[in-house]
Amino acid sequence: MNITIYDVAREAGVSMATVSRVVNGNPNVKPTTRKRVHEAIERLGYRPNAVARGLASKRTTTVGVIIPDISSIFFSELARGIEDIATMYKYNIILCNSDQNKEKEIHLINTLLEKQVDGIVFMGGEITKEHEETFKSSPVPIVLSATIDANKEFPSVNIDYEQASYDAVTAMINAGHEKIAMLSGTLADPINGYQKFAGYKRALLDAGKEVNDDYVTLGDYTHDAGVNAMKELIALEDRPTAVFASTDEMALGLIHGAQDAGYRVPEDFDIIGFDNTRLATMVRPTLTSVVQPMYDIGAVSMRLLTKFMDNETVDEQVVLLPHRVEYRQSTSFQGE
Amino acid sequence: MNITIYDVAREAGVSMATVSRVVNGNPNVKPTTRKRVHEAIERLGYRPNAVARGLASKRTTTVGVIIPDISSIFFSELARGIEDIATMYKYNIILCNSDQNKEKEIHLINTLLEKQVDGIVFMGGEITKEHEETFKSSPVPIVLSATIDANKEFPSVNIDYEQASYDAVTAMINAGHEKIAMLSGTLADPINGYQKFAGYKRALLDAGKEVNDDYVTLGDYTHDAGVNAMKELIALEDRPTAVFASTDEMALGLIHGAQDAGYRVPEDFDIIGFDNTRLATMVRPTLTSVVQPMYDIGAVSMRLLTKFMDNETVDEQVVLLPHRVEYRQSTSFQGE
DNA sequence: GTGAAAGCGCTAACAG
DNA sequence: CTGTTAGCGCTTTCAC
Repeated sequence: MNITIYDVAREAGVSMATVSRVVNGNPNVKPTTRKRVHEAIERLGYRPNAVARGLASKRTTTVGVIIPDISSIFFSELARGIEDIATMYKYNIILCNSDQNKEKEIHLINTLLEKQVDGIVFMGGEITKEHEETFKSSPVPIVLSATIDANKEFPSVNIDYEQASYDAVTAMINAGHEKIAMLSGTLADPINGYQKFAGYKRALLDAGKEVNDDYVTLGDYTHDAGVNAMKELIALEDRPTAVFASTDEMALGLIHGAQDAGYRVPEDFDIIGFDNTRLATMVRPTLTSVVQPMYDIGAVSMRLLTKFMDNETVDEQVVLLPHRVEYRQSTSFQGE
Repeated sequence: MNITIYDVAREAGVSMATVSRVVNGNPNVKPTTRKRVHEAIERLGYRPNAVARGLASKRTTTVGVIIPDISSIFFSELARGIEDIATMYKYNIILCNSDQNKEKEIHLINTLLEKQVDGIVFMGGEITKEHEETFKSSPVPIVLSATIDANKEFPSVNIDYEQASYDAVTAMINAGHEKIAMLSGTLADPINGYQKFAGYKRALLDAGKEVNDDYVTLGDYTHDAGVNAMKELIALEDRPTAVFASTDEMALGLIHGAQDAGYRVPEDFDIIGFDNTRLATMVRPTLTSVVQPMYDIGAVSMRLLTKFMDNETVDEQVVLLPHRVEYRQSTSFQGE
């Protein structure tokens, strides 16, 4: 049997209410009794039971985090941002991998709700109608992180992916490139596919160019996908001179695919990646990349969630963080 | 107010005990009543409260995971292994970053214990006396993952780091290298420092060579540490011809440091890394690395923990998983 | 096969 | 400033 608040009360010669007050830092306790209670706690080695507390207070100081894959270099950085801010606000995190599987995602939300989390940070891919219904039926706040629903009904934290892609591709155009390819994720992915591709397209159209289907390849975000995409691009009679990838890992693949075939970056191909993960400086040539502040997105998401949980007023629940292009050696040009 | 088990009982015309039995899959319920209860649950949209359940049953089906840094490519892979097996056994995970800070680690264990986790997976660096005391005072089982205490008193899952280093360095020796350097973590780190260095040393001594202090450099596991270490090594009058790094990221740094100075790998330097993270194939030349099955270490750790939590008998509580060297392009030799 | 009732350990009014 | 008293929602004997 464990030591309970009742044991401490008896040991200190006070009521359990007083012990509870002391433990919770309630100021309405005479310093002498506070001291007596603290001593009793010390003597008995009392450790408050958070589960009982959660049941009585209806707050668990625990939040749920649904993440596609914690082993991804991208998401793990986000998770770190979330966790740091959670710790700062005294919350713990229940972490769940979803593999972006819809059924799993919805199931996980329900599990987290059963565990009475005080809020949820959701990272995922496509937000379907079913997701939206689940979100709406949640008794606790949910914040989307590096994820956004089509109608922007739910709180979310992102950068403007479309604009960021537009900026990167426009920089390529300004540097004189006529034949710009893109290695994108599937268009069903609202961010890494749809939005980033949309920015690529708009940049080309704004510059009076048209989208050449041969120059648009799809990948699954792995290094190998980049290597293979570059092979295909090189095989084209009319090769592109610049390639924009929707993730850094694929961009590294592009660089290595080019090098493996005897080409050089940036002399033969200018390459720009996306996310500015730590990988960008761990390759030669170092990778020019669109900076997405992953840690910050996680941190801001969590901060936003705390506001909802504490019923603070939030002025803007759809937040867009700034982005920019970090120029390194994989592009022969270094700015607009 | 939420729907409780009591509401369901009333709706179904049974007692709460019966509802509880149905929810928990207890077979002692007549199929017809079971059906009636299920319908009531459906109709009311009842969602069991895991906190109340935890308080009453003294099991939370939640385990704590203490990890140095979830954004590390190495630990995030481990975490994924842990989470997958946890999910398989219906546990959820509370994830906490410790930054390998002793006070934080001990504080986190206590927090997790307050939250009444059913067990803990601990990843960290040095296991001090204070750690050991905390572990011993825990009412729930604790498994060390990719971490080990000096006396092997506690359950743990690892590979034999010393032997693995020995194997890698011996392969270099067998390939004819006379001057082999090592980029190690601080020796206070029992694994990435102490054990790996010990293997390096033993390999040299066994081959009748002595350890040249100039050839032993320390790094903080970052890519930059590798780049800098290589600079120093190159500056030596009597340059080494092979370098063994205790982590892949540092090994990439070594490669790039050499390339940045106009040298070539493996022509000028044979390089071997450690961990065989995904980075190993994301560099040119691709990196020869000691394979440490990170995902498996996580998975096995969690599986071991479930055994303790379920009071299964475990035959060997200090498990060592197999290791090997994966040869790639950063070494001019391809095996023993 | 089912129900009644006693907690699990704590918080939160409400008194005083 | 401190104590009393209900619960929080569920599991778990123990009867029947």
